[in-house]
Amino acid sequence: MNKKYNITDAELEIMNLLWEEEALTLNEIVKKLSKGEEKNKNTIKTLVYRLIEKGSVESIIGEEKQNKFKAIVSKEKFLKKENENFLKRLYNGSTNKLLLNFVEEKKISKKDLQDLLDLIDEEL
Amino acid sequence: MNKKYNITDAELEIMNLLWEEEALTLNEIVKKLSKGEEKNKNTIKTLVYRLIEKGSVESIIGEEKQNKFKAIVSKEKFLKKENENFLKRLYNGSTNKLLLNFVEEKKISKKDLQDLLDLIDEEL
DNA sequence: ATTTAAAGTTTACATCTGTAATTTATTATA
DNA sequence: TATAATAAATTACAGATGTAAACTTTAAAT
Repeated sequence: MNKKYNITDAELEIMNLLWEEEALTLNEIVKKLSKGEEKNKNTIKTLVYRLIEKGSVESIIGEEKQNKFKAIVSKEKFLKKENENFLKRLYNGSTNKLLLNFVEEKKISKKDLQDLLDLIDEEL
Repeated sequence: MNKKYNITDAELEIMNLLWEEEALTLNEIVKKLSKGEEKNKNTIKTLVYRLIEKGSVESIIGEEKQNKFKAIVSKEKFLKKENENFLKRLYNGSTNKLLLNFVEEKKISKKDLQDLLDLIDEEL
């Protein structure tokens, strides 16, 4: 199994920014991640380069002074894979088992389910 | 953040056995995990010892020749933590976002939701 | 043109994880 | 009892991850 396209927790913070903003410079990324916990600039830069190695981000060498960085895997695709890993790891791949567990843990209420059904109906 | 109580993928295979069977000897664990992919016995033993270090398993030194190993964290507690990590990591902690995404990905159908609602009603 | 500052890139390092070998202790057997 | 077999426990090692320092290139200021 190729670990190349794996995105770790620390890397995910960066991906989340790039999924929102299309393309950012390193400094912009650093600035955005420096809300709260003061991360070292080098740490963030390393993570961006790792994401490039992994094929999840590309750097755009523009005419401007600073390069921009851009996600080249979609959030949708990533989420899909993560969802499946999660289901497989903990619920034997069964969405229904997950749902049931969430209901038992009171993470999902009847109202949540009802609202969701209503929403689906509206969408059609 | 304490990594002590973390359970990795490889370790989880062992925990799943111990959550089912109460207490098992190393050899029993090895035998059960040797269905299919031939794992090295030492590998499995190491994982058990790591789980002990992490405080997730204890060894019971009995009168019998072989020690038994027993889970000392519940599956419920573990699942709860994992669910929360997953929600936080990918859905900003929001169960509703997760549900919506699962519906969009067609992992959950209207029928699944309806069945679940029925099930909840029966339980009451 | 030389120095300095900023941006870009590579290297380092400790811990965690998957994998397994090695060593030590215990028990059974010649 | 000495030896062989088995169980228990420790150590090893490579790759992944979080973290950050070090080095190199480029651009700005003197």
